Amino acid sequence: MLDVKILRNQFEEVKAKLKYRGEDLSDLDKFEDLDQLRRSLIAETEELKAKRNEVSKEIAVRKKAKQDADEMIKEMRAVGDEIKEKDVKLNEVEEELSNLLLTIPNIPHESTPVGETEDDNVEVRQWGVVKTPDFEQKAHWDLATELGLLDFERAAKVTGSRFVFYKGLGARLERALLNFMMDLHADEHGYEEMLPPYMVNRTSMTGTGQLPKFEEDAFKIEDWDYFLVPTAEVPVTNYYRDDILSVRDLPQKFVAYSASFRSEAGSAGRDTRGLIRQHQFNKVELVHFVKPEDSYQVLEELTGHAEKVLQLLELPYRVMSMCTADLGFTAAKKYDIEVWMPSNDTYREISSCSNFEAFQARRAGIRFRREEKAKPEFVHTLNGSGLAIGRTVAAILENNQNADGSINIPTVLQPYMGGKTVIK
RNA sequence: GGAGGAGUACCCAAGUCCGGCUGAAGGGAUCGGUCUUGAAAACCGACAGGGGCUUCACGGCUCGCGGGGGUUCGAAUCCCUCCUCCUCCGCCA
Repeated sequence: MLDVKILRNQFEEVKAKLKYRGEDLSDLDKFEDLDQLRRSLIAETEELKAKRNEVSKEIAVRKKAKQDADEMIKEMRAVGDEIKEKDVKLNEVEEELSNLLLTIPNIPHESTPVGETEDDNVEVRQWGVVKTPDFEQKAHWDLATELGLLDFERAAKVTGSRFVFYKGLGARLERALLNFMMDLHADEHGYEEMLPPYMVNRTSMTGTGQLPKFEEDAFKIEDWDYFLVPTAEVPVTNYYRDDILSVRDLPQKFVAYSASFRSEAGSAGRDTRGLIRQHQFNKVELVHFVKPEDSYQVLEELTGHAEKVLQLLELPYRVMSMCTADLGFTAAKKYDIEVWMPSNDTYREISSCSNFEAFQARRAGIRFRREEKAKPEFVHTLNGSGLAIGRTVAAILENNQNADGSINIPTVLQPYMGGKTVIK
């Protein structure tokens, strides 16, 4: 959510900045009228309420003195009716205004490249060397099926499409990656470990920006106003919803792993094979709560922490700065880390690291005080995948495959794989 | 699932039966001070925070006693509803 005061005072500038996102902003023009109407209704009702409070006190005094107050009561009855009428109107206006505000995307940071399509994303850096073996590269789903690591067919029977069973060393590899990543971030990068609920309520989904605009992307629990988490970002960020933190609590950073559930509405026919686009996948997520002045430096650190995982796994990747058209609803700036995928002959997103500035904090009411008695300010929130585990499995299978179809296990994972060096 | 009980400010807690100087007693914690070489103790003092509207500002107004609604001139107090927590029973990993 944007700061209403900024929207009010710099309406045209904000509008200009949002235009680069390529979204339909026709509703935005309603803001100024609604805002004005809201304020005048507030002024009117509050004036009436002040009068009512005053006269009611007077009535109390008179009653105590056994004096007549019938005239006053009659008058206040009319005032009360008027208040009720205006309050109803005010509530309607406020709801309309808040619905509007909840659907306005974040303002891109000045360092976010301006662009119209994903082709305008800017490569920031590359790491590692893409191997060019002299045998034919297989896709990870073929490799995994041949080695008995993944079973897509039976998952389709048991649940449906876009689900998978991990088996044997495949399941072990997923678990090894999970532990490796958690250990790295907790022990080396100083994150506090967290294991969150896999379901969250509507308020939480709204707090981090998944709702109200993107409800069709989420799995909703029937008969409950609960949603399966699309990412651990939602429960972990909402951990501090409606809290006021002390400045001593900042910065604060959590690493959480969770299964993530996505309906993948609108992506029918894309990445239908393999681990790239599942309805359920595991992900290690990094979440930061920081002071506003620190958030852009922290975005770089956070991205570095995610990159470190790929470096230790020796997987080639590149870091892309997302342009205004590819930013997502909530981010002011976003880096995608893309890992090399031989089956696609290109890089594929494996992590997304974003600075939301105060956008989520304002929706979720996450604030802090600089001093004991200071007025609360909104924190800045950031998060990044560190990493999506299913896609990491896919990347390892494809990048580490040998001519005979066996897979080399990255050195750092071997202790987590019972000392094995190869899957065959 | 069944039967009870409870949600008041940072924490504990009075007030709720019988609506009106209760914008909320009291205690603890915290902060400031006196005393002390320093600290503790004791004593004195401060302590509703937050959202919103308004003001150049000082300030003013308004809403806040779990959330929402209702009754009333007036609600922490009465009514409805939802949420959360606790105890017992049942069921269950």
